[in-house]
Amino acid sequence: MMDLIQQAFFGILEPALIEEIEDVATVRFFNEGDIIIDFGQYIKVMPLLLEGAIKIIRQDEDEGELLLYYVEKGETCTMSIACCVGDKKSEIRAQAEMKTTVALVPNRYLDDWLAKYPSWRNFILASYSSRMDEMLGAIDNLAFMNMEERILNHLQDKVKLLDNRILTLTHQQIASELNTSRVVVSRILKSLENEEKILLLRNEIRVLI
DNA sequence: ACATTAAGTGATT
DNA sequence: AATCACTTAATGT
Repeated sequence: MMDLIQQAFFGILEPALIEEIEDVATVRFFNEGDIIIDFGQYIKVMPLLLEGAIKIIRQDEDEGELLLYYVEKGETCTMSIACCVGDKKSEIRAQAEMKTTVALVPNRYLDDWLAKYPSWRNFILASYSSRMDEMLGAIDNLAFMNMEERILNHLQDKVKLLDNRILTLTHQQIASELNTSRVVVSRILKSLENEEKILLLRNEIRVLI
C-alpha cells in the first residue's frame, strides 16, 4: 500500500524523502463526492495526491460556488500549505472528483523538509507556480469567455482529467461548478449538440470534439 | 401506478 | 444570462 507513494512521487521527490513520508504520512481513501477539506476548517495536515483527482471550489456565503482547479496525482493543494504555515482557516473546499487516495503529512514536517530536502523545496515552489497559472486560467475564463466557451472548456477539462469522452453528470452539476443556472446550461448544451460538438443523454454527455 | 429527479422551452427582465 | 413557470421524459419504489 505504501508503494503508492513511491509510484506517485518517484522522480519528483528524492528517495530519502519518500521514505520519510512513508514513515509519517497517513494514507486515506475517498470516494467520488467526498469532501476532503471544507470551508473554515483548520488544516493541520498537508495532502499529497496518490491517485485520482480532487476539485478545489471557492464558495460565497449564499451558496454561490465556483470551481477553481483540479489537483491530480503527484501534486499537492497549495492552499493547504498556506493554511498550514499561517495557521489559518481554509478558504476553499476540496472535494473528490473520483475515487481518490491521499497521503496526509502532519504540518510540522513541512518546515523541516524545506531545509533538508532540495526536491521538497522545488516541489513546493513548482506547485505554487503551477497553481498560480491555473488561477490565471480561471480568471481569464471568467473575464474573457462567454458561457458557451466556458461550458465547452469545462467539459473538455473533465474529459482530459477522466480520460473518457463520456461524462456522467447532470446539467445542474455543471451549473453549480460554473456558478450559473441549470436552465442556461441546458440551453447551451442543446446548442452545442446542434453544432455536433457533443451528444446529450440523460445523466450523460459525450464530448465529440 | 405514483413520486421524484433530470431536462426542455417560452416568456419576461 | 437569469428567473419563472410549466411541460415532458426517465427512473426509482
